[in-house]
Amino acid sequence: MAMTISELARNAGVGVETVRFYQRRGLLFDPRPGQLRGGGRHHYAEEDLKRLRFIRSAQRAGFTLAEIADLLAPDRVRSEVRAIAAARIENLDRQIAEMQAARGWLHELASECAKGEAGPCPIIAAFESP
Amino acid sequence: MAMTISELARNAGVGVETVRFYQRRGLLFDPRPGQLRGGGRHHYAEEDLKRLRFIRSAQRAGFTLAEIADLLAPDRVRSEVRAIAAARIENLDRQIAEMQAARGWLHELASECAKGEAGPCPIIAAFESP
DNA sequence: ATAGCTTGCGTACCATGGTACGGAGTCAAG
DNA sequence: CTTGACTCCGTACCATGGTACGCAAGCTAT
Repeated sequence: MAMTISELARNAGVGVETVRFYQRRGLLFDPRPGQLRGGGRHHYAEEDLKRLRFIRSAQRAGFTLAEIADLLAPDRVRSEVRAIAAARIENLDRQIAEMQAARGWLHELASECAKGEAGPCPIIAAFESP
Repeated sequence: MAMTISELARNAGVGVETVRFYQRRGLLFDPRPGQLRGGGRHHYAEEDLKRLRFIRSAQRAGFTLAEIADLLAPDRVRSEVRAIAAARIENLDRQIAEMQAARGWLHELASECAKGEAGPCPIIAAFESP
């Protein structure tokens, strides 16, 4: 249950320095105050691990660390959380669409390149100095 | 046909400083040498605009500037270009899948939050200090 | 008790992709 | 010929998300 910082980091799949970085940014609690300070161990509980995992998931969903800090603010109310999530989903959908468009462009580039074999790709050669 | 740097930038939808940044990084030609140097104008031709637009497209496809510089190297051969494109497409597909998973996670968070109305979101409140 | 690992803390450094600024030259219009 | 816009060039700065380093205190095993 109780973990050292390095166990916490390992369990969440991040580096110790990253945990400390998050603490500085106000995303994670500071080491349990008053217990085993200094060179002590076992400062962290299950809550901290859950929170850390939540942060990583939120990051994957495209939230910046500042946005995550805001999301985790103690006075966040349900309606706000839902609104934030909805906005991010919209954003995510836009990004996904953009990536699919980019994928199409790349695919096009590759097939144009594939018409013929030797020499430089004509698409790219088109930019060479005239 | 002939453009000044600011016209080139405007036509590509970027800032002048960005064009100059790309020149430093070797992505764009330096101003046509020997023609109208110094305070001169009209250094840039259609090729430069095409190249600049290519760079922006490649960026949207997730290439870093370093990768784009490499892609635009004068000795790039078709098979290499195709391999690079294929690798990027794979990567893009992975990223798209990850974003879709993240979207699902977010959606889940929102619906869990929606079960009930008042007070803080239980998902997020779960991380509060015990 | 002493070596050696870990902890907290502070500060510095890194990559990426720009953005901003100051200086000096130059051009075109009034 | 002066003014203003625009150029080139170098250097500095910004945000984001870490990563690294050095220090002193403290725990743990020998």
